[in-house]
Amino acid sequence: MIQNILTGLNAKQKEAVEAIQGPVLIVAGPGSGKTRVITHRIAYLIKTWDIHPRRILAVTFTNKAAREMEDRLFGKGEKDSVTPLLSYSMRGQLTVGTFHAICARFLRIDGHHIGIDRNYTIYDDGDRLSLIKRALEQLMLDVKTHPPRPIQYAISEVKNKLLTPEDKASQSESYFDEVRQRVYEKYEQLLNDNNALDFDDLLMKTVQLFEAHPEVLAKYQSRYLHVMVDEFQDTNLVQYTLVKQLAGKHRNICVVGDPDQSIYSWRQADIRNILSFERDYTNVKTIYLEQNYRSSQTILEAADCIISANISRKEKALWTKNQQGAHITVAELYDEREEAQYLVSEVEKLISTKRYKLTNCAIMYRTNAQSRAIEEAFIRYGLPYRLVGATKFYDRREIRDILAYLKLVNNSADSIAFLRIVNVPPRGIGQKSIKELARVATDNEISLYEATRRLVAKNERTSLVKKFKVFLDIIDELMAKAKNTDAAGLIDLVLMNAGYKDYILTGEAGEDRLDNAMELRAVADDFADLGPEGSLAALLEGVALVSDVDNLDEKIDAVTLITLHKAKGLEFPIVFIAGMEEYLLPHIRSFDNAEQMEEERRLCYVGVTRAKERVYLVRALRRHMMGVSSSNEPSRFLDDIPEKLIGTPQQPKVHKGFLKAGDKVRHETFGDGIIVASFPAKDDQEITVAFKGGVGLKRMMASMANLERI
DNA sequence: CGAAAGGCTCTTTTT
DNA sequence: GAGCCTTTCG
Repeated sequence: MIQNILTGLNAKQKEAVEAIQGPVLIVAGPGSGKTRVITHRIAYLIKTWDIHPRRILAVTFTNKAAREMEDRLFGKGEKDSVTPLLSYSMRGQLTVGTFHAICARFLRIDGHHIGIDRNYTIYDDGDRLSLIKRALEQLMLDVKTHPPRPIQYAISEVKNKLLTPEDKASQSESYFDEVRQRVYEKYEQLLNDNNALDFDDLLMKTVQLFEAHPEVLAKYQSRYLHVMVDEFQDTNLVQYTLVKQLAGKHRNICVVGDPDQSIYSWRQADIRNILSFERDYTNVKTIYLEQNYRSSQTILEAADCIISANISRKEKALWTKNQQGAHITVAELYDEREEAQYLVSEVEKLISTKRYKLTNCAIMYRTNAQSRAIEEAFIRYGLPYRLVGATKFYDRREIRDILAYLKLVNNSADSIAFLRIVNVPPRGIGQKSIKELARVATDNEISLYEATRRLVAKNERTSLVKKFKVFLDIIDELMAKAKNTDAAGLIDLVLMNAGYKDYILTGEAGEDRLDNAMELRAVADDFADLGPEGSLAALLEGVALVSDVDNLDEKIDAVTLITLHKAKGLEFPIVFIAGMEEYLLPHIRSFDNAEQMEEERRLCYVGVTRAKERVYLVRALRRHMMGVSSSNEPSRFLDDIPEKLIGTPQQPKVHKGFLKAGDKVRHETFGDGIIVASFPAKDDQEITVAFKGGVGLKRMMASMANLERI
């Protein structure tokens, strides 16, 4: 059974779905059914206008969003909970994905036109930092005087703004700019030597490919009759250019976005792209989706009060038919520990009403560092949580090691991969040996792998050569077997033949790490039907381009802990925003810049508008940041919410769970005392208090004791 | 050569 | 307070 495509849409949504010709700009407020419009629009093109799915390109912000879109359109093939819009047989024909994933695919196919090998490696953040460090080393520059991180930002900025290195060079002023320039050039050379592209290259090189080879661009232009881009407010210049190129022929381009939710300017995203859009394309049809289906009246009103304080913004009138709903809760706690305990106990309260499940609750915060205190509280109380993206799966050592083996097999020029595993497991190859090998490589202008081959081929019986031969044999065997072994099979070989399994098992938490390795193997196995070469390429590419939210597993009943940035695009019945303080939200780094301050406000707006039913804005008076404790004023954003929308929570004299050793308290009969110990106990706290005046030690439950803090 | 210990700088947000 | 790098010792 297939749904009718236009039923159940409101007038504006219908208009957006039916506007299939020419440039269309959909300004979609939070909760306005944006995803629905996009999927229905695609279904409408395919079903009503008989457009072949192969001729549609849809760009999403995360892989997860891409997957969900496909699920909604074509179903999952199993027993679907929602009726798909189209038949399952069409699945896989549409081009959907993030800019990065789509460009990676283009370059795999057509990169050779601009000298990109089809087996190129994608370097992630860590890899590019290593490469910058190596560039500094080779230029004999000190890492301390030239920290790699800012250099990387600068390079990234250049690439995302489509400046050539020369552009940047011409405007360089200081000594540091000049150094940066030299590092940039060296870095590019190293990338090239390693047959590798960084994240930004994926986009920039695609634009360059299209510029240099109009015939390649023409191929894609003709194919993609319809182009759609989600989260358009967060596109940067490369992305904007790419879209312009691809839609250049048919000009059926539909972009969806909300300027008020633009929160990635630090990644060179530019809200002005929305304005440029109306300028660059003639006869743009602009449609505003203003009816909100997600949040209560109260939440929407509060959100509007927050965002309205931004000066540079287009007025928008969001409205909803939803109920007034509960008041916004604003809570103030002593420090981040108490804040965390408060969050846990509020979640427990909500759960105990049986109206909500843990999955319905999300705790959002500005910085990743804030998650620790919250996690600790959840662990103490034994409440399940899911932390989006702290220790990323693919960042784990064992995963990176195994992937390095696979990367080297796939691309022998990848020296970052080579160096990572040449001595893992230990083969007695240390600094000195590697220095020697590196000399051979630079002298002959060959990769480290090639250098190893030459060294071993000389057949000298030195211990150095013997050690390298052991490693070379392992890699060569993997390379040989890779011709008829798929990615999962290669992982088995790394574990067994390369001795990696024994190696991790002897180390700390060996079993867990082996479990992780097997999880990676399971991921690889998903690509099995692509055959030996295909599965390896697909695994490496997939792994390089996943985001944290992609792996958000909703099946387990647990509270979600997530940064405000990552929360974009998600929704929850209950939203807690922790750390509603000056210097944190808004973040201290935005204080000297009015534009950045407005972005902080939008970030807050994004957080509040994730909520359907209840919002808690929580702050702490004191907070440990980078070791030291400091006190923070309440966030200015709290001042923008009118009193009438805020419900004052009935604060018990001392909230249960708030007491810690060292706190001075007063008891009705025992008098004054000091807490010497406290233990969490289910939803309460068992405390031991030393009272004055000969009363002595008393042990009591915090909720029953009726203590007053003094 | 490798493991362990101490010292250093950072944390805004991420495809 | 943690990760990363360097130094030190076996």
